[in-house]
Amino acid sequence: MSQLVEHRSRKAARVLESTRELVLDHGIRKLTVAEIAKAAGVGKGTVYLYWPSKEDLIVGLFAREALTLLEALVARLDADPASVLPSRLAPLLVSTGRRITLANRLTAGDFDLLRQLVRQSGARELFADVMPAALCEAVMPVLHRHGLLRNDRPLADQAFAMHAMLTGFGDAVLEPDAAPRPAGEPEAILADAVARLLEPATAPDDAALAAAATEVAAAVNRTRDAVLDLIGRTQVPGA
Amino acid sequence: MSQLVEHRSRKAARVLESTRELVLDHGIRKLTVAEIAKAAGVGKGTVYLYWPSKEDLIVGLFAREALTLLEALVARLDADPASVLPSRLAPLLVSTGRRITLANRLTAGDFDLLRQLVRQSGARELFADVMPAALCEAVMPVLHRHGLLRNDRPLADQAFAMHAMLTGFGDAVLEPDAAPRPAGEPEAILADAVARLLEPATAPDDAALAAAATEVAAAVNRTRDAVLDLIGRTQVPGA
DNA sequence: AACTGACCAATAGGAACGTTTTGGTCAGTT
DNA sequence: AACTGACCAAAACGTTCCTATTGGTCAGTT
Repeated sequence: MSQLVEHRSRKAARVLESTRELVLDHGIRKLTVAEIAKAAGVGKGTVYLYWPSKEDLIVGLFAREALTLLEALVARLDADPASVLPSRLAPLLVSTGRRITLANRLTAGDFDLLRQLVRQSGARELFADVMPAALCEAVMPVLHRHGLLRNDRPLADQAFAMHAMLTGFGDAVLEPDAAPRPAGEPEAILADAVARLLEPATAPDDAALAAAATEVAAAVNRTRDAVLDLIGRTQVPGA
Repeated sequence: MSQLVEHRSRKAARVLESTRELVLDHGIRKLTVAEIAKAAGVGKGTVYLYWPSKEDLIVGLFAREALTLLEALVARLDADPASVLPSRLAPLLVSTGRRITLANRLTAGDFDLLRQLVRQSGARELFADVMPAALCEAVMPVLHRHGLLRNDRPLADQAFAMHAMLTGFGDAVLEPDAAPRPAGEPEAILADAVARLLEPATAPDDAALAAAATEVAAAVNRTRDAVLDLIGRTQVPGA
C-alpha cells in the first residue's frame, strides 16, 4: 500500500499542492493551517485527518521533493545504464538537484526553520543523504568495483574530488550570478571534467555498466524506501 | 607614507590586535569600544583618535586580513614564478583563503552584520574581488595568453570550471566534516585535478612563466592597492 | 600633542500588558 | 465515515515604559 496519502485521497492531494504553492509564495514561517485549508478548499479539521500536525505536513512536503529526485535518478539509471558512468552521473545529479525547487528557493531564515523541523522529526541524516554529493559519495565504491573509475589514484581522493566538484558546480548552477558565464552548458563542462579526471582510458563494457547501474539503483532505492518510511511516519496512521 | 596607522602608532596597533582577539572570541555584534579600549590599555577617546567610528575600525580590521592574503599571494608569485601555473595557483588560493581566520570563523548573524558594514562603507565589490575564486577569474585571461591553459576548450568554460573547483574544494577544506576524508592532502588533490583539466600537455617555458607571474602579481597588486586605499579611508585623516 | 574618562544623547534591551493570531480539538452535520 | 468550522488554550505580536548600555565628544590633564 502506498505511503503517499495523496494517492488515496484527492483532498489530501489538494492540501499538499496548496501547501507547496504557499511555501513557494511566502516561505515557511508565514504559513498557516487556515490558509492552507482555504487554498485547498477544505476545512482545517480535514488537514488534521491526514497529518497529525502542521510540522509533519511541512516535513512530508519536503520529503516528497526528495522522493521525486530519487525516483528520477532510478528511472534514468533503469532507462539508460550508461548514466552510471561518472561523467554522466555527476551532471545527472546536478541537474536533478537543480529541480529541488522548494528547498532551493528558501530564504536563510526559512531554511533554518526547516532544518529545525527536520531535526525534530529525526530525519536530519536522511535529508543529508539525499544531497547529490552524499548520494555520489555513497556509490563511489560501487563505481570503483566495476572499473568505472581509473585506478591510479586512491578511491578516497577520488571521492573527495567528486564531492568538491559536485558542490562547486552545483553552487555555480544554482547561483549563476556568482560564477563566470560559461560558453557551454554547465552540465557539459562538468561531464567533461569528470571524464578527464576520474574515468579510465578504456571504456567499461556494457555488462559492467549494467551491473554497476543495477547496484547504484539499488542503493538509491534503499534511500528512496527510507524517505517513503519517513513520509509514512508524518501521516496520521490509517489515513 | 604607509596607510597602516599601526605602523606609526603602537597604541593603534594594540587597538587593532585587541579588536581582532575580541572578534575571534565573541564575534562582531557583542563588540564594544569600551571593551576594545580596555583590552588595548587605552582610553576610549584614544580609539577615536585613529578611527572615526567603531564601524570604520571593524571594516579596517577585515580589510587588513584581505591585505595579508593578497600580499602572501604576491610574495609567493615573486619568490616562485612557477606558482602562476594553474595547478599551483589553485591550491595556493585555497590555502591562503583558508587562513582568513577572522572571516572564516564568523557566525551567520555576524557575517550578515559584517556584510552590512562593508556595504555601508562602499566596499562590497572590493571584498568580493578578494575572494579566491574572483581573484582567479580575474587572471584567467592572463594565464590563457601566456599558454598556461590548454587551448582546446573555450576560455569561458575553463574559467567556469576553475571557479566551481575553487568553490567546491574551498568549501570542502573549510568544512571537512561535510566532505569525505581524503587519503591525500586536499590541496594536492586539487593540484592534480587542475593539472589534468586545464594545463597543456607541454609545460610552458620559464620565460612564459615569469611573464605570466609578473602580470598576475601586478593584477593582485592593483587589488592590494585598492584595499590599502579602503584602509586609509577608514582611518582619521592625519592620524 | 597625545591622551583620558566623565558626560550625554541615542540606542538597546527587557518587562509588562493587552490584543491578535494560530494550532489543534471535537460536537455536530452531511 | 468523512468532513466542517466554532471554540479555546497557547503562542505570537505589537506597544509602552523604564532601565541599562553604548558610541562618540570634549574639557581637562599630562
